[in-house]
Amino acid sequence: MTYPDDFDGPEILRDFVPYLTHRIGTLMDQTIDPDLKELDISLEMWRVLFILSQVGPHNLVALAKSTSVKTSTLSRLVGRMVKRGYVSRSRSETDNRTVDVAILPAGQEIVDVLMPRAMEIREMATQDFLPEELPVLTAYLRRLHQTLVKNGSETSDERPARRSG
Amino acid sequence: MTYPDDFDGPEILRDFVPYLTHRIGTLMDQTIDPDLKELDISLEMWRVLFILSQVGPHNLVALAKSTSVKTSTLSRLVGRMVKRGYVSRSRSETDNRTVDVAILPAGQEIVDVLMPRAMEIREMATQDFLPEELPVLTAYLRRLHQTLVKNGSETSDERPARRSG
DNA sequence: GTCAATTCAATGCAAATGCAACAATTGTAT
DNA sequence: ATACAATTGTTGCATTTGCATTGAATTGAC
Repeated sequence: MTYPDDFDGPEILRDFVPYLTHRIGTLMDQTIDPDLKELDISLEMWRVLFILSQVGPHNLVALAKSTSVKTSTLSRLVGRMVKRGYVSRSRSETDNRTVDVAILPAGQEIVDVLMPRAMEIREMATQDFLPEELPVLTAYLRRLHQTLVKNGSETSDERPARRSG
Repeated sequence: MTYPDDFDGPEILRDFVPYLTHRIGTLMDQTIDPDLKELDISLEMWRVLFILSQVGPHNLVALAKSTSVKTSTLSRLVGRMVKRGYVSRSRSETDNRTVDVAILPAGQEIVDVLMPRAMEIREMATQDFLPEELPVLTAYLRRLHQTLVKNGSETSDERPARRSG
């Protein structure tokens, strides 16, 4: 314990970082959910489209890492998205094991509709922060994220071989 | 190959609060997942047990709000947990509609085993923060959470009747 | 070059989830 | 008191998920 005791309040839920981060993530997701429903797309679809629109084509494993979705789930999810014309799925030419998933115009359209809404939600969520506090907030979140990526379980698929009896 | 984990990518993923918070929440969840698997309990079960151990008995709707799980899902989840002897489910005496869910010794045992691990994970996640930065981090997270609770969609069940064309 | 080990993606199957419909209870207006 | 609305919790049904397995392609050791 490296910080003063008066910081550790009686209410563990108030200050417990893992609880807070989960709740924040979930509440943030729920906020955009009605908008997704109007377009009849799932939260996971939106995440996949969002990532693809920002960083370009991905193979399944990389996409699974970026979106925190299991590979097997993503495989079928991408199948549904292909059926809807949101993304394309094609064997890579350099590595014939992998499959490149890329966003299509129909998918980009969805992103174009939802992105402004996502921006609104960000504004809403951070409205109680002063302008000079915002960079600190994002910097802290980024640091939290980087630490978790470095030290947490990297992939959600593979199990890191815990000491098994 | 650069994917968001490295954050060499577009600025938006580096600084986009909704993306960061979701990722942080998911990564945090994944970190405790192996420990949960060893005890053969799901993440949602752990969350329910954690909440119940901290704040006492809840009815289903209140519990659904605290844990961000849909009521119908929670109903069945609690059923499974009752079957395992982790929690009790009994009709309230003051309001015959509601059902009180309370933690049982077997469930408390699970919490006692996992809580130290959860503390370790919190330490791990925040290890890159200076002692004087930690209170700021938690205060910021708390503020983010409160703003979302106030302005976001309250319940995950009911739909807040968005402007439908 | 050959062959085992690894990586990537898809699928069968059981389990879990969300939506909508429902019954039971409580709250409210007249 | 009666009728109507709102809240709580459960369940049927279709969809989705995760685990384990399979198969194909690539990598690395020799």
